[in-house]
Amino acid sequence: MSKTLERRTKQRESLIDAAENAIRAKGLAGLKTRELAQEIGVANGAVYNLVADVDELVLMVGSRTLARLDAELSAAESDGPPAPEAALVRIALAYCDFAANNLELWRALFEHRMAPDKLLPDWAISDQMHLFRHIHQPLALLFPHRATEEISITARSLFSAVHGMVALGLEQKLIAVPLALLRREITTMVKAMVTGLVAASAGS
Amino acid sequence: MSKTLERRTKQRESLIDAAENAIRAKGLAGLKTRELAQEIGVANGAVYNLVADVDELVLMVGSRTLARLDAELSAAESDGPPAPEAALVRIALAYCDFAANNLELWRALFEHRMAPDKLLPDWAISDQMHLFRHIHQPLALLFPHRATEEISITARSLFSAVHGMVALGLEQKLIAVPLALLRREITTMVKAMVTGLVAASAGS
DNA sequence: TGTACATCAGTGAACGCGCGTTCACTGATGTAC
DNA sequence: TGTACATCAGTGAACGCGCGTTCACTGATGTAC
Repeated sequence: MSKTLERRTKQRESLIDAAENAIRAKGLAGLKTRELAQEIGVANGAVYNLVADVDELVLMVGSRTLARLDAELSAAESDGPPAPEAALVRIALAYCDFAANNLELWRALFEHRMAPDKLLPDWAISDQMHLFRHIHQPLALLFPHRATEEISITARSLFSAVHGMVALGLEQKLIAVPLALLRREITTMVKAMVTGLVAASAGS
Repeated sequence: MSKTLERRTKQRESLIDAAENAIRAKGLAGLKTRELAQEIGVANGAVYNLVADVDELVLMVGSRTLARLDAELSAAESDGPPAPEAALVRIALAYCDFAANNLELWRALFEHRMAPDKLLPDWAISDQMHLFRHIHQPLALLFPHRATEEISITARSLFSAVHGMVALGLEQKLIAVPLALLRREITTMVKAMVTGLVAASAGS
């Protein structure tokens, strides 16, 4: 039985690999169970022995993507002067670069909608929450007198704002912003937000 | 023939109405030609006498949505003290409110993707461009020495940032932010961005 | 004004495509004695 | 160790669903004389 189990584990791994590659190459909409099955050399029905359904598969790919993103943000956080403002800029740029380099995988993170009845599993939620700590920490240094709860909200706002710039910036829909310009704009805006927030905080 | 033409025009109007209602109620994915046809009392094939295809229909609904958004932003722009900072905050809040009140129609604006071969018609593009003037104008007052081109870029960045906050804020995915809190956060962040940008501008 | 004819809006069945998921069946693997 | 049996991974055809678009046909509207 252990040989069987081992193979199953490998197949499962291959399946996730295949799904990841498919999304990377063709986007979330380009994910087809039949193609994945062919890719890993099993019948399409066998996919359902390895994974409950496509939703679960997408979630597992998403988990990997988040893990890689997390690593990049960690690196950005510590790779440079420790001043919180500078750190926040680096983190925002790292986010931008990650999105640009993993465009479809990153999009899949936001495009994917579960069937309305079943909700996100806990591990998927905590994966996402975990990422906010990168923003939370510099903000905590910047606003030492604020409650954690307040800082969380600010972190969320800051993230949303940067996310918006990246999302619309990488969209080819309207005028495509060159990546270099986008990075410059992000730098400018993050600095502006931070100094603006600090100024408002000092003034009140 | 003119009676026929008149009826066609009315039917076309009804069709767009029906499409608008369908999107509002069930989202872009809930738009079905058969339902629209039934709604306006014609056979499903007749839809293609009124409009080239579904893409065109969605675009026309989008055009209406943009027109209403434009009106709201205009109102917000002039409804209050003329100071550019305050105006920008009002515009951002109006955008937030519009999105909240027209959630699915607003989402459709961003979700809709044309078939990869055919591109957006010109009128759809200019519709979108037009909206930026609301942001452009206060920014021009704020930075009188900057070139129009530069201001356009800043306008785009500012819009993207606010859009991101609204988009993630109205998403029920993670912790749903109460609308009141979202508005407060947007106010804070827009003020911070503006003061930050002005400070950076004065400093350089 | 009345008749023969042409046009074209309108019909709805059918085409074409796509795809996640299920299920009766098979055959290899592992177990029990 | 060898045989009979049980389990369950793996198969791939078929189910079920959905939907945009086309097209041969009809019948009402409008035109020409």
